[in-house]
Amino acid sequence: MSQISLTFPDGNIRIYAAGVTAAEVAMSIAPSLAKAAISAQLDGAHWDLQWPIPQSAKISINTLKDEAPALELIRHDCAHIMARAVQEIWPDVKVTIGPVRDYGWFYDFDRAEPFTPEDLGAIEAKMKQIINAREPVRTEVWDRARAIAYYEERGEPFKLELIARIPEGEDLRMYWHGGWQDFCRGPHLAHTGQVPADGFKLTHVAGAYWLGDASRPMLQRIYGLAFKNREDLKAHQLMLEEAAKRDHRKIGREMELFHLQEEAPGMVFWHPNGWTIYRQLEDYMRGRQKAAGYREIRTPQVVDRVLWEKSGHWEAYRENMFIVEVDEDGAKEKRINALKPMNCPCHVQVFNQGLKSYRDLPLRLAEFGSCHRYESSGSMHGLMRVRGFTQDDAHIFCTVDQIQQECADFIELLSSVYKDLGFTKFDIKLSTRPDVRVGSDEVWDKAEDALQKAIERLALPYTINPGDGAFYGPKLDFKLTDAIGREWQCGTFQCDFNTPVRLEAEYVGEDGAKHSPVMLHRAILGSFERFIGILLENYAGKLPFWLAPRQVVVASIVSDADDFVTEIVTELRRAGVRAEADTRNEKINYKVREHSVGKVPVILAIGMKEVEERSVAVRRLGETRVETISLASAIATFGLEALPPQH
RNA sequence: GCCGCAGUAGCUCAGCUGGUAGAGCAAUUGCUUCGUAAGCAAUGGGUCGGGGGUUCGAGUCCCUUCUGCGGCACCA
Repeated sequence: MSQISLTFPDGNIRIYAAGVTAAEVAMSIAPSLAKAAISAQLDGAHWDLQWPIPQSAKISINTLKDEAPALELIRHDCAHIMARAVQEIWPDVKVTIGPVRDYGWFYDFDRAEPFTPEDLGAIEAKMKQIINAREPVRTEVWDRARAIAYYEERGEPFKLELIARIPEGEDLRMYWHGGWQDFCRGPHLAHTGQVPADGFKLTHVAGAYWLGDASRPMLQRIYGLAFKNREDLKAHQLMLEEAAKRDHRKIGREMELFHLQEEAPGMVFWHPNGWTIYRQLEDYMRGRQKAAGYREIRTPQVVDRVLWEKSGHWEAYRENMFIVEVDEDGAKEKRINALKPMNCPCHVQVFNQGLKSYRDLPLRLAEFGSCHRYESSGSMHGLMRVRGFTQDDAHIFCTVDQIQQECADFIELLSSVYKDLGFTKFDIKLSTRPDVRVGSDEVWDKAEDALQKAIERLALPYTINPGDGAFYGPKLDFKLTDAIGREWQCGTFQCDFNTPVRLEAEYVGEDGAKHSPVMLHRAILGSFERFIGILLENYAGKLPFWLAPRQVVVASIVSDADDFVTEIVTELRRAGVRAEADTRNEKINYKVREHSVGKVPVILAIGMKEVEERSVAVRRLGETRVETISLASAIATFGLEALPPQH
């Protein structure tokens, strides 16, 4: 029998017989290590304790103290234990797959009856039994025929389909504990007792298509959370509660920003406070884009189908469009229009008016374009996914040679805007040519190269998504990270070689001949609706002063101060501050609480002392400290703070 | 669109096995003028998402529809 040498993390080298298992290796070092072991790292690969080690390698033994492998195994074993628990309770339920995901796992089942919350409790109890039994997890390699026979006998069609998808000749690894088994590539824990019985929690049930395919059966997916111990689980559950408190739908109600109602699903009714935020954001963007050389336009929302047929939307995007039929005077047939789902075709119409020269390029046309898309009912979500929205859209008409500069300028604008809005971290994704595409390879080469060079010149990190570009050109997507680490794709920069040709956009080149320009679709915020949702969640409603709908509330402590309160509000408004008076017959405690809950950044409390001194007591949101300053300096301070970021 | 769950006063929610709706907050009114996160009291307010059915009788059961929520699919 041949020998192998295993190198340990401390540099030690030991000799073993080939085929030794990691469990045996651990035992050879110390029985206590063998007992604590959960898996091994073999040349960096996650290795099951029971798998034979074929050749010399670097090895380290993992225990539950090794965070990453421990969590992966705990979650993966939870999936198996849950599947077993379910089948022990309901033997007719068919099992499918159960992968690890962030913070936990899920497992998809096929069962006629829906799982109820009470069922989840029963499953959890059964899982705890299995865990407490500390049953050893065993594994062996089966050949395909044996595995197929096994699952045919058990009547598990989904498992059989999974087996059929595994390439011929590959062995199947079976895992089992107790009388229950599943085929799985592993690795797994050594025994079920290594899963912390109080470190997991089943959270919810949801439908999910088999293999993610909407034409396949809908299965029931049970989600669970799993951590090393109860404390970590509790901490995570607390974090989820905190995240729920930031839900923009909840904040929107509390701050009286907007509402949605069933007569207009997916369309926002903006209230005064919410519309103030919207307008601030729009005015800010207008200023930034104007300074960056964009020219603002406005195009129709209802457009005849003829244009959509020309642009290709009628064929490719019709099911997502709101159609408007009109009885025209004297016409035999109804005229069919569509609410625009995108602005690009209309922007080309503006470009097409009058003869354009190469001297006009790059031409940057911007529109806060109101669009409507018929989003499927299940996909709508607060402000984040709506049917009526406004994009901070612009189209840059330019030559292929101008792409790089335009791209670099755009990224600089975008990163500056994100920074102003409180987002300092964002990722860039470059999507390159798909198999099915329009345009010559030469043009694609140039465009992809231009995008890549633009990012690299700015020394920004990025990842490439090969083949993920649109059929009409390569693109960049920008994903920002919010205060609690969630990522949102907002910005985009897309090259389009197709639309200008389809819609006959042309310019006269230096050579006197007509050429098609390249069209660059770009957005920074994406949609105002969604971006405001992101802002609200990022700031948990505590917007920076310049965006806050109500910036200052001036609250009287006694009614004899009311006149001075009115005077202060008037002066603040004159200085451009969104100020309101609160002279209600309530205690200052009550007013402070209400406006704090309402996320007003500054409360000015006015009592007789302030009246006499002509001063104000300033209390900022989130602080309990109160600072008394003169009225004049308050006007100056808040007038300045109310301005949007200056450039 | 699909699976599941939900839809009761402005908001949050209670209402068991069917017998004509309840709380807290908010609102209104009165009292209180009280220094930085909810002062006291009284009063008004819903026919239980819409439609249909079962029943002597339905918020409570059934069907249907809409909307919302959690996912999945979708997001050229």
